[in-house]
Amino acid sequence: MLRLSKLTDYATVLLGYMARHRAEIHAAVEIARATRIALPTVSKLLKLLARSGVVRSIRGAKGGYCLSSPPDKISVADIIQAIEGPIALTECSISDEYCEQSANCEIRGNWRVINKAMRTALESVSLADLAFATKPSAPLEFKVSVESLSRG
Amino acid sequence: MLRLSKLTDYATVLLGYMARHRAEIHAAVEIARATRIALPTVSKLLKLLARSGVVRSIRGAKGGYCLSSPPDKISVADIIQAIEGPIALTECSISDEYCEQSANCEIRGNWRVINKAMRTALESVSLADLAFATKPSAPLEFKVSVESLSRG
DNA sequence: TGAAATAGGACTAAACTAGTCCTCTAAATT
DNA sequence: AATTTAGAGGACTAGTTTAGTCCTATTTCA
Repeated sequence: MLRLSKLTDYATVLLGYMARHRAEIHAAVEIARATRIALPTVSKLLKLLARSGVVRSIRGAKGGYCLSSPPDKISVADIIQAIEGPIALTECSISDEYCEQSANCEIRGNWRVINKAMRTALESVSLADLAFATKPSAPLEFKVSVESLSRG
Repeated sequence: MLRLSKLTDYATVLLGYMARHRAEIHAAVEIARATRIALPTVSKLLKLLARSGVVRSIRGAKGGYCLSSPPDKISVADIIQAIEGPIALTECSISDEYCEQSANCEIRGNWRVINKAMRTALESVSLADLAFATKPSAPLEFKVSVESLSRG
C-alpha cells in the first residue's frame, strides 16, 4: 500500500538514537536495549545499513556501529534504499524490460517522472530532520520542486 | 520496496485507455482486449475503482464503465488510494496506536510530515498528465511545495 | 587463548499480492 | 416474461514477500 516496510521504520528509529548519541560506538545489544527493538532485528538492520555505507562497523570486542556521516548528511532516501533497495514506484522504472504495448509505456514513462520526484523529495529530508526537529517551534520544513523533467 | 502494486500499475494503464476514449461506455471485456490485461483482473480493478468513485458503473446489458470525472480532475493519489487504500508510508500514520517509546514517536511524528508531502505530490499529478503528456515537447511538470507543517 | 562483537547467510511463519472463479443482481432486448 | 449481457460481491489459491530468528565464521581486544 505504498508503505515502507516495518524494518525501514525501525531503521529510522535506531538511526535516530545513534544521531542523538553521536561520536560514540554503539554495539547492537546496546541499541536494541535503548530502542526496545529485538536484538536479532537490530543486528540485521545494522548489517544492511553498514553494507550500503550509512553506518560504519567496527568488528571485534569493543566493536559496534557508528554513523558514517553527520545526521544532516544522511537522507531518508539513503535509509530507505539501504533497507528496501532502489526507490521506484513502478516495476519498469528499475528493470527496463520490454513493454508489450506502446500505450502502456506512455503511461509508464510518466510514472518515471513521478518516481524521480518522490526520490528527490525523500533525498531532501535528512536523518537530522527526523531525529531532532520535533519541537513545536521548529516544524519540519519540506520543499520539493521538480519541473520540466524530460522523460528518458 | 516503496513500490506500487502491479494492480495499481494496471489500473493506470486501463484508466489511461479510458481517458483517451472518453465519453464512451466501456465494458470490462473491451478494456481487457484493448489493454491486454486479463479480463478477471480488469474486472476486479474496475470494481475497486467504481467503489471509490473513480469510475462510474452502468449495470446490465450495454453496461460498462466510464470515468466519473474528466481525466485532469482525477489524481494519481485517487487511483492509488482506490486500489491500495490510504497513502501512508508508515504504519502509525494511519492507525494512531500507542507508541511504546517517546523517542520513537518523535521520529514518527516527522514521518507524518513526509507522508503528507508525498500525498500532496501524488495529488498534484492527474490522470491526464499520465495519459497524454508524453510528447517530448510537453514534458510532465511536477511541483510540490510543502512548508511549515506543524505536526499533529 | 578466550570473550566480545560483527559478517553472512540459511531458515521459517505469517502476511500480502495477483489472479481466478462462482453466484447474485440489474438492465436491455426480444 | 425469458434470455442475454454486464457489473457486484466475495471466496479462494498459489506464489511471493516480510519479519524475525538462529547458526557459523571471522575479527579484535585483553
